Amino acid sequence: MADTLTDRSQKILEAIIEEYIATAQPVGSKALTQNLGIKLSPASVRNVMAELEELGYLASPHTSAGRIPTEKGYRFYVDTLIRVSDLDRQQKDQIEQQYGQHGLQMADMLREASRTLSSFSRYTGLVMVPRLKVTIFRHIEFVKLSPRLVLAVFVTQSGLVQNKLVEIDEDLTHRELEQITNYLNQTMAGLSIQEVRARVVTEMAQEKALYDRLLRRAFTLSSAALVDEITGNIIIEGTSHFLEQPEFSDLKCMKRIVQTFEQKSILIDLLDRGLETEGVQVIIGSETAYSELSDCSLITAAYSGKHGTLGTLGVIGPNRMPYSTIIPIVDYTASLISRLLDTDND
Amino acid sequence: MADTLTDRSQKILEAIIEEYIATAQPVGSKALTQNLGIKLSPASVRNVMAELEELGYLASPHTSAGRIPTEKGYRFYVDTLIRVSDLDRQQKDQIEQQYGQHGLQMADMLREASRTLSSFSRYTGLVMVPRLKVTIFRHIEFVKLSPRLVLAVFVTQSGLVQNKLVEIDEDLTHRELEQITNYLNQTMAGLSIQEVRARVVTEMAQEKALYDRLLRRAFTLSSAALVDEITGNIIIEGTSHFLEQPEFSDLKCMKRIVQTFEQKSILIDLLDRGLETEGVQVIIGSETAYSELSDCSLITAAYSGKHGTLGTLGVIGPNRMPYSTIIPIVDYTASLISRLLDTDND
DNA sequence: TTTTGGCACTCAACACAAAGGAGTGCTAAA
DNA sequence: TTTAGCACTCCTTTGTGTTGAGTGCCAAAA
Repeated sequence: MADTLTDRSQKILEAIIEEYIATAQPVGSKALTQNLGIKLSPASVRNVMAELEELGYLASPHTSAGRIPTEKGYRFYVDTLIRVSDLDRQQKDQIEQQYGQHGLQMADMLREASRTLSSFSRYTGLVMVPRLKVTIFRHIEFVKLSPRLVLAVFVTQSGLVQNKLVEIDEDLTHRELEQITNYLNQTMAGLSIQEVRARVVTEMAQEKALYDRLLRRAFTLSSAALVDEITGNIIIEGTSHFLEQPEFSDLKCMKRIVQTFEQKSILIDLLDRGLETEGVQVIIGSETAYSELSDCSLITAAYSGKHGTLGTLGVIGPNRMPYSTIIPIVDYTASLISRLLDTDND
Repeated sequence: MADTLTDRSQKILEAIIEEYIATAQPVGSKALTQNLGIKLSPASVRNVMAELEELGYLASPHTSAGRIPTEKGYRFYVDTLIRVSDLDRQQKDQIEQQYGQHGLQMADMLREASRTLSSFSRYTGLVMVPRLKVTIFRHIEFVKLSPRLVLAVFVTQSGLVQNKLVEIDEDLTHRELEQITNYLNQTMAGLSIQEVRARVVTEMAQEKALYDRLLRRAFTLSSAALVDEITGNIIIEGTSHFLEQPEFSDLKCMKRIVQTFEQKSILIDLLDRGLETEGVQVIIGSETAYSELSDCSLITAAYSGKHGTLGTLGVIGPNRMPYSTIIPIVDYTASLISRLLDTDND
């Protein structure tokens, strides 16, 4: 197939997409030749546009309107046409400042990241909270609240704190709890949670555990404390920016999207996809594989701590997003968070 | 003034308000006499309607439309006309079931409360997380994460867990931390956080503290751990229900409201108002004193633990809300939460 | 062979007018 | 005091041009 576009076609496609991103209006041949840098007659441009439509990069809402990009058009744009420049020093500083006043608590930092993503991109910010299983064990503490109730506090290497109330069927003294705490902290330090879980399972099966009441308790408690949230969690900020988008002025459609956000699970799935990927990932429209989001695009990037990838963050908006300005924002935020997680909490 | 409405006027006002709540359409005299239980001629009804408009209970969008309630109308309805019945057993059970599977962790419970309020009312659910200062001290624990970094974990009587990372400028051994922990838990148990803070301040001023290094540290740490969140916190669920309301089909107006939600501070202020009040409180339109919410109403109720009021929860929607069905939902949820907080975590 | 000017055509968007109808206020009769 | 009747208002709907941006195609120019 003739999917190898000529230089000229590419230039025109790029101009159309960028103009459409800026104005949200179908782009006509005249506008291209007059205001944008196309030095051809409208008629020639029309020929190219017809060709691009044929090939599936453009579509026309109706005969007498201009052209708008298709998903394939956006995809080609993002993959080959786009020119992404780094943020300049000033912008980076501005973003970085957002984290200045905040404490060291990881949860706050992630929330701030989502806010910052949203306010700098003017779309909706998404930050996935690290799954327990990818985090590194740092410390566990059991606090006895009542004879049958223990609060397990669990801190990961990257500074994430999780609490869990554990009901126990056998009273434990403070002394015993302390012993359990010490034992676990010594044996498990530096392991990933997955490893900790595995360790607990194998040790439980061993004879030693069968006869040592305290050890048995220790394992029961820790496995209860470390049950993974099945769902994962996500921080969404700036949903209201969706209401600014002319493409979502239809309330029905708008409502479906907001509901999808509230439900979270779909967004979690989409962010999960970015976990294995290096650098910034762009998911456009139906590539999400969710009909609810067929008019939305995501720009995501993974962030990591000392010991590898922790989660992903990004921005969601309409297909018609200024990719070239948002990609560096997402990119920089991810690396910033990674850096903060690296240097924090030593 | 003639603000003492006759029985007949009240009946008609009630019918108009309830019809308008149901249909979101201005109510005309004919509809009242035909379908609703008014046994008068349209002309008579019109006389009464004109009178009610004169008095400020009704308004007409334009001459040839029916009447819609004013804020004053809604206020009168809520104060004197409304018939609120209790939820029946089945509905109560349905609501209660939502909390069944969930653990005992307070934060989860409050989130579930917000969800339940939203889904049962079909509007937006609001739950205010208890302010630290109104909670009762139960337990504090300091976990040393690194030479200069201590994690303070703080549990309130009602089961709320709060973490805070505290940077210290002087290394403390585990032993010392334990002593501090023990000292604080013994001295402060059962006091409210306000009292704890006061205690810390006075003791710090006393001579004893000046010379006892550990004591001094204990107070520094605990006051660092217990600094109040200035803002308070709030759990909002079901914003998307707002998109269903015909009165907010204007995107501009819609966006202002959603932004107000995201910002949270205004909603926190509104929920705060319900703290001192017994039972269900209704705030209608401009009674909120915020122009952003001049078309919104809140139905709130306070919930409490063993030791008094903890916070408030409720529902926010358009002025045109089915108050009579939502009031019992909010009421029951508040009492349910109070009950759960009472029995939990002993 | 490629580019361009010219021209007929399409179709959403806008404006305007007319018809329809729901609802009101007022008056006079029951 | 209530109600039937009637003129009046004004939103809503429907229909009809009109406009204009933009297209596709063809033939002439480069």
